Amino acid sequence: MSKEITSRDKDYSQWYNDLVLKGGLADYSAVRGCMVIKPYGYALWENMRDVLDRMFKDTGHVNAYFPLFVPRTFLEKEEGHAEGFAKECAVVTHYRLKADPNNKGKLMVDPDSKLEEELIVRPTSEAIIWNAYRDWINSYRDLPLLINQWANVVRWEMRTRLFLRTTEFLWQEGHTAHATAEEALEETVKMLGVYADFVENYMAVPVIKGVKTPNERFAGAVDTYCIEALMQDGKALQAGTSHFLGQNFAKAFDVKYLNRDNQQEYVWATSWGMSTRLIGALIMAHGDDQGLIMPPRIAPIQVVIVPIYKGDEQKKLIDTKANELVQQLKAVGIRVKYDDSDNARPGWKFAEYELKGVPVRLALGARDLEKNVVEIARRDTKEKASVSLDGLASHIGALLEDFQKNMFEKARAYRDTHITEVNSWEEFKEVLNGKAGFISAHWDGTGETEEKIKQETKATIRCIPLNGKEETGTCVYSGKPSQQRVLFALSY
RNA sequence: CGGGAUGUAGCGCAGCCCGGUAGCGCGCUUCGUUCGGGACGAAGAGGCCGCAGGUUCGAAUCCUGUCAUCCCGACCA
Repeated sequence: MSKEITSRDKDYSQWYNDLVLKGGLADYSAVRGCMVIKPYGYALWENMRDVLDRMFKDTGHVNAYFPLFVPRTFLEKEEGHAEGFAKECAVVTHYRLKADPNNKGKLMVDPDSKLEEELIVRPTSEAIIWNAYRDWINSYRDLPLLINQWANVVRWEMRTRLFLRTTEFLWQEGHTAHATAEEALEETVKMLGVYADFVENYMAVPVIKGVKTPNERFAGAVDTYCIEALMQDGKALQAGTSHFLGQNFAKAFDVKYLNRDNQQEYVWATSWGMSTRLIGALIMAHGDDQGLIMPPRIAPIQVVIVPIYKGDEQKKLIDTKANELVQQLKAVGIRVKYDDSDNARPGWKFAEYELKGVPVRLALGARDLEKNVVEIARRDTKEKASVSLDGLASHIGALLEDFQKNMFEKARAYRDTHITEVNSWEEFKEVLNGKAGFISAHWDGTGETEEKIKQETKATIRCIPLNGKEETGTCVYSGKPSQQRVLFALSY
């Protein structure tokens, strides 16, 4: 069968690609490193977006939109920022094409259309946004400024992977300005909390909140907070970041406000972002050898109904009942699809919706109609049961809740058993090459040690956990004193 | 940008070593039988063999170049 997928244990990369491609989420595109997000994948993103957008609005944010193009001189203004992004920018240098006189039917860049100043396709929007904020902020009464943008960005990465790292990707980026450092820091941590809430409670992926080391910090930030998730191959994935930008961008773009004492002060900033990469996290955290598994709260299809019939007469009866069920389920807000297409038989449909990760499947046949029941199968445990059609909607509602909880608990159990405390360098390497996952170890706090560990093992410090307890110890690599354990892992 | 591999029908592939005018499975179309875990039979449609040169009577096959994609690194969310 063409829809067979590679086993997770046999070839993890191939398994992941199979889930993305055959699960119908996305496809490779004609453009280098870019992908086409197909309707099923986009529906998932829309559901994620809707929930997040509501959360942002509930915390006082509003949406706006800024240009795709960033003039080179804007990007240059914040030094660390410029340095960090310079090597992965798509640059617009001309604005016109013309017919190639030496090559009939071909186009060439018109050399007369060269731009005075190059335009950078935004890799992120701090520069263009802070240039606007300069004009928007005059007084303490204009603060805080809490804005979010849903956009696409482009980062010209060496190597791309579906969802995890594509040349162009979709995301949201929040950019806020505050009167004080305390307030900005509070916002940074608050939004990290929003992300953790979203990823854990909607995507059913457990995360660890933490702070990045200076080496791993966002270009231009004073501090980078992150949530880290663990994939089923033992590698970590950064699922979202929230940056405390200090006054770096305010100074670079000269954004000052007049405080209550009539004095000019630079504002304090944050930025935070979450992208379609999360879909990659979802796939890798939950998928199995049968395909995707969608958390009910954001699943594009929560329930699929598959009719089983012989002949048109049976089909008609089942159609009637199925459409009733669809109405009942829709009435209580359940996203349901009745697949009555006749080009695939039941067995094929079962496999197909398992591959797509639809949480609940109802199989409705003549036998069921007689007994006023339906066969209900759940994707996570693969359990099947025959349940009464009476009160089906509330039964399924409860089932979806249980499904959501079960997914999270399963992922958390995996994650928890893959955080290993190690106290020696030998042990560190042994765990990393064996069961992998997060390694909780003491670190002397220096970038040199961090760098050496990375070179020797490829493991990086994913974060310094926010809830970590103080504990004196010695660095697992250098033997120097340390105050807290940090989390190491191989990562995406 | 380094290492490896692959470009042949919508998808997955065989054929290439040893040149002779393209094949298999799935899918698609039509008809019939089917339908509770990826149905079966019959008849069909569909291919500048990635692109450009070269060798040859003749190239999917040999040679040169080139482009693209995937995997593994370095880089990153």
